Amino acid sequence: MRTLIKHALAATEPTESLTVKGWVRTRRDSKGFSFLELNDGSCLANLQVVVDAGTPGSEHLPHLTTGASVTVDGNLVPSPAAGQKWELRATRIELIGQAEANYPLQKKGHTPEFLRTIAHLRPRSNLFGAVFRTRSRLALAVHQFFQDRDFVYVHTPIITGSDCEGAGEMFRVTALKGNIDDKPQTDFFGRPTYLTVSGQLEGETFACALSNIYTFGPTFRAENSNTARHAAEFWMIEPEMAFCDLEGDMALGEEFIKAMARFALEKCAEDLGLFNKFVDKGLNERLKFVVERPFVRVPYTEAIEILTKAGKKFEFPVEYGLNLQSEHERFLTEEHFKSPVTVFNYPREIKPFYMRLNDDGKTVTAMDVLVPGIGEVIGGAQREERLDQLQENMKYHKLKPEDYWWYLDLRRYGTVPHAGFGLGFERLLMFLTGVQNIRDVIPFARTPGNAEF
RNA sequence: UGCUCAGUCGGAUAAUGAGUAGUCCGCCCGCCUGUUAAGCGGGAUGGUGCUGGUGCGAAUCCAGCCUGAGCAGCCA
Repeated sequence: MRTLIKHALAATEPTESLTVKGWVRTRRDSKGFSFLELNDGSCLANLQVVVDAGTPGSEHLPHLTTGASVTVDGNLVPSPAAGQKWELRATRIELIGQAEANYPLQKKGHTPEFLRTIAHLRPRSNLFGAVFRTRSRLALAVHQFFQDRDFVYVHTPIITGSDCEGAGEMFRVTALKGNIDDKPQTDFFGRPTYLTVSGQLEGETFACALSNIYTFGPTFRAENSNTARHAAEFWMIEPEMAFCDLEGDMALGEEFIKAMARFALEKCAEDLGLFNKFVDKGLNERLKFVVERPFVRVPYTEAIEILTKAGKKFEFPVEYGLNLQSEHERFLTEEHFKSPVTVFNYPREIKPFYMRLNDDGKTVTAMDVLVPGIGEVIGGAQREERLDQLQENMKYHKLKPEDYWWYLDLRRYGTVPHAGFGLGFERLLMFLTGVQNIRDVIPFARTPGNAEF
């Protein structure tokens, strides 16, 4: 029976006859015995194995180089030396798979850029092991957060027939050979289809039946974006709440970010320690700050005023009716408020058709949550629930209402005020781990020109 | 997609005004009474992203390409 290293290291008393399996991180030889640092990915820490000369299997010790896989039977005993509480005195070791001498992972640190080129091996590094353990736990935290609040998990389709928001390049899905645009009506679905860029519109239909729902799944954008925070394939979380206004939407978004930060601090402490030490020395402090302090809320017009009066030279102009640029968002969250900021009520001309028009006739109920270091992590809105107004919005944005007949039906049959938001899971992970590049928080990044693994 | 920068052994890096491409880690051998990315001594292998150009001679200069990074747009 195999024992995971995390369980062995958490022992409260010495244990006879354990079996562990893992990969050698390093070997240190002394006269008459050797130390092996063994890691099986179950936790950040390695298990120190002591192998005396003459231990069955020790004749293979010379081949137990960094990267080799082994089985070790032994007794878990208190370590007589500083550095670790427990160590395993081997009674038998077995070499499972040797690592060739050119094993690219060395004991010393590597750059994330190099590790990206060996995406199949990088989970064996301390950093990426920690990142992907954290990713797994946070995925659970996302479900817990919503399930605790009676949200229903909805699997919205990955293949979709509508380029719903009318924005964003989409990946075409087809079974046709040759020119796929010739006769889309002969294609598999009888119409042009794409990989989804958002489950929101479908999510709204379920919110207008089950009240509170969320989606959590892969999302695709064919944008030729080359930045540290864009990927062509990423995981998005989209809650949608019936009988909810912008106020409730902002409250949920803020509560969500706080809950995720709290969860990371409590449940990912060991891995967070690595991030705090080697990736971002201010991480723990920032996460605690986010948990403890209320988010600042500021209307778009006020944000514009703050930026105008800041007396700071921006590369891009600050003017009502223009989008906030990354530099503006960063100024607000990192310099002016020094805390997460929720900006709301944006001019209608820079936001999509489905957002609810405010009484001023100029702004819509949009909200963006900005966090230090990342910028926009949440984008959401109260939806336009009035049929006439929604049709008017579509005209304003030059969309054809007939393409959205089922979406409009929601406003015909028992319409309700409702609201929701979209949150990029990878951006959340960047915020929680301090990792600066989205390609380093997703197992196999899909970016322009990159689908090797 | 635009602007900027960068590509040197398996990894991290050095090099002159163009003149034998050096070092550390790793690997191999030996030593070391318990090590902590162990330490000490010795050794071998191995590299200038690609294509072309200028030169007696190119890692170095020039052109194009490829790849990566940073910033920006699009956004989550």
